[in-house]
Amino acid sequence: MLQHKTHYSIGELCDEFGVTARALRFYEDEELIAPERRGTQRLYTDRDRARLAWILRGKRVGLSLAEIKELLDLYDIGDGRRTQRLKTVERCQARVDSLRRQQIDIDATIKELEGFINLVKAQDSEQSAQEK
Amino acid sequence: MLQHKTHYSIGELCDEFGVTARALRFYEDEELIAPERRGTQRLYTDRDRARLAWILRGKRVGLSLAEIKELLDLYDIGDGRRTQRLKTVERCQARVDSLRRQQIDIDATIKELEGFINLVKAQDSEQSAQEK
DNA sequence: GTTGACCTTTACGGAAACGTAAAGTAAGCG
DNA sequence: CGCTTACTTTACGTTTCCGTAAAGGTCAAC
Repeated sequence: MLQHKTHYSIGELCDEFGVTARALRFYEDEELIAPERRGTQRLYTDRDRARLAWILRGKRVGLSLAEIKELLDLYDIGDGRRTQRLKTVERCQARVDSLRRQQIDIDATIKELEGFINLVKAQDSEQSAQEK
Repeated sequence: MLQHKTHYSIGELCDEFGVTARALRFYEDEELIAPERRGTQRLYTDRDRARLAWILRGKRVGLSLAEIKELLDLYDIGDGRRTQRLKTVERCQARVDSLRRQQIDIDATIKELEGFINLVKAQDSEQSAQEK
């Protein structure tokens, strides 16, 4: 059975995700990941790896590290008591709503850019017609 | 005929768009807008107003002011010569592609968050069933 | 004529997200 | 043993996007 590694060094994760070690250590400082240690070296587990993937995607969609941390923390408190869980759902829902609004803005921006692209292209074929 | 204003003070624009005067002056410093002057006061035209709207939406979708400036500048060089226009199209297209990738990331993030929300909700109704 | 609202410039301050240099440790290899 | 490579910590530097005084100009209203 092909079993993938269960532990990664900082360098391995850097290569895999295309980030610097500095960034990983920074995320650790900010408590977004908490790798184990073998002596002084960091040992990242699959869980850390998954969290890192989450972090990076969060960044790509424009979340701040603080926001990402909040969501990751929420993920970890699936247990907690009732009021706690309701708050969790609330916060997540708010984020979803915000992302939805962002989708709309991005849609509009794409459309505007494409409209402009077509305009410039049209102007271009106009001129190449003149140039005959 | 109802004709809307053709000039706005800095305060009016601030109120309308919910930004500070500091921000508008900063955008001007960075050459994203260039309002006229009546003496020392800034007079924003409809064009400035439209550019500001563009800037703010750009920000909401995660573009830096530098990126926004580049796109706004491209808008202004619809003329230029052929190679110039081709470059314009290229740069715009790259932005569109990047925004498309961002859409995908946002989609995934939303789905993940909603999955988690449902999970927590399920866990919640489970417990309220137990509590009977 | 002075008060108040709104505007101006200049300039220092500050959070976010790392970059980057400095200096040291730990392990494997010939 | 010395060398290399990968790792460590500490700490100051950098960029972006403004916030926040400080100090003053302008113009209408009372």
